[in-house]
Amino acid sequence: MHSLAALPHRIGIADINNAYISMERVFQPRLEGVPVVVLSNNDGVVVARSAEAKELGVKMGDAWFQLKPFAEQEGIVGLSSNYELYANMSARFASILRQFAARYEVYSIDEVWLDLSEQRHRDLSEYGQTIKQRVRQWIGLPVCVGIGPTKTLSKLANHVAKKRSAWNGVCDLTTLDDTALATLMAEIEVGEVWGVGARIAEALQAMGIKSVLDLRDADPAFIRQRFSVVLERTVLELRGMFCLPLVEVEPAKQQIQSSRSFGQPVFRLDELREAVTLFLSRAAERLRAQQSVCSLVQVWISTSQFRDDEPRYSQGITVPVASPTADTLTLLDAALLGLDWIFKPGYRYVRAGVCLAGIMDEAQCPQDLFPSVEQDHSRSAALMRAVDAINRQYGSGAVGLGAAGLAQPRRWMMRRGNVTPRYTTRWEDLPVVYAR
DNA sequence: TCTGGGGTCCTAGGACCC
DNA sequence: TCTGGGGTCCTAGGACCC
Repeated sequence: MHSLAALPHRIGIADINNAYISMERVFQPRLEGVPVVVLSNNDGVVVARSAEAKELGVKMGDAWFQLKPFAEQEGIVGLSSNYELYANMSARFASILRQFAARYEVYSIDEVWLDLSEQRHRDLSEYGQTIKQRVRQWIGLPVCVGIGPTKTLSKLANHVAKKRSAWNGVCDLTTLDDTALATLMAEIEVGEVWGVGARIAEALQAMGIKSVLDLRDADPAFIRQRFSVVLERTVLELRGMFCLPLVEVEPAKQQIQSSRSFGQPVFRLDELREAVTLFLSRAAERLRAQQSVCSLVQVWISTSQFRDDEPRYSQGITVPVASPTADTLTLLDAALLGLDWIFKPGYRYVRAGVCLAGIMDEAQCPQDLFPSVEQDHSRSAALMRAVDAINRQYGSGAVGLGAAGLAQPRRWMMRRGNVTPRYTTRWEDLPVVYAR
């Protein structure tokens, strides 16, 4: 094993600490130092925790209705999720990060990868500090930076930067000699490695591979045979072999889902039709945003999986459309046809969803030789473009299908008991500062 | 009463084609 | 009397990620 410093690549990853919590705190400084959690849709479960909440023992996925008494007792603030705010803050974060490298990959709502290989002769720890400080200064978000010769090692470095304060939020693993690196890897559990989930961690531990070091030094051929080629690549990446390049252009989605659990259980077909109409409208909008069309519409409905005292029913169906399209009304016909087919009365439905599949680029989609009037692509495309433009300008949901029944609140709509304003994307929610 | 949502990749097996 | 082999596509299931 030769030193990491000699390897050619330098991959950096910047990751926002407790992303959703930190984004809320930018606009509500009173939440600094306070235990805060952000909840999933319907205020169902905890999806983000502040450090103070973690210290109080709150876990990811804890159900809010169970946690609530404890939260009130301990002063834990529970916020409904505000994805419009998070998405906008995420875009600002990414736009700062891309100033630091010519090649980058926006990996998730709170992570950006940078290719720092060309800058490997400079002091990358210092460079990482500059990144950290600029994000903090410009948009008020705390980040940690991890650097290594591969994606997997940079993620490990990021983990170290987060957990060990001695690194001051930035960890470059290539600054360590082999002994120090091995010592560090021996101290970290194998389950912390990017690509090793709960199942595989358990299986690895059962065969004596307990630390990151154990996995790095495992036989790749054995790992491939016993697990998969995916985990073999993880082993190689831990050794410094560059296997996973940055994905610079975002590839078009191969499937687009839209689903929700309902605010209240739903029994009637017409209510399910309203929900499916809204879900499909959203999915079709995303389909058009990536200039794609699709040929398959999947729709599914489900009762609660947590109730043992009621009959369960969960069914989905895939409906093909006559020719690939991104037209909401055509896709909706397919979705509602499928829904009518799978609906059975007498059940207490708590979830529904649609998924668009068979996705292809609209430019390479075969055109009908004799399109019927209803399927006239140019006419429907013009209408859809207009709808999308209005929703972009005036906010999502400004124009929708009447069938989605948005006039009054509906049982299936999600509950959001404590949602903060959309400070950065709605004029009416603009924060007000009182100056004297 | 109340338990998230949206993705990816890999593999295995079957259908089908030449 | 003979019944291969290689390839693609599709689907379902299982693992992972954030």
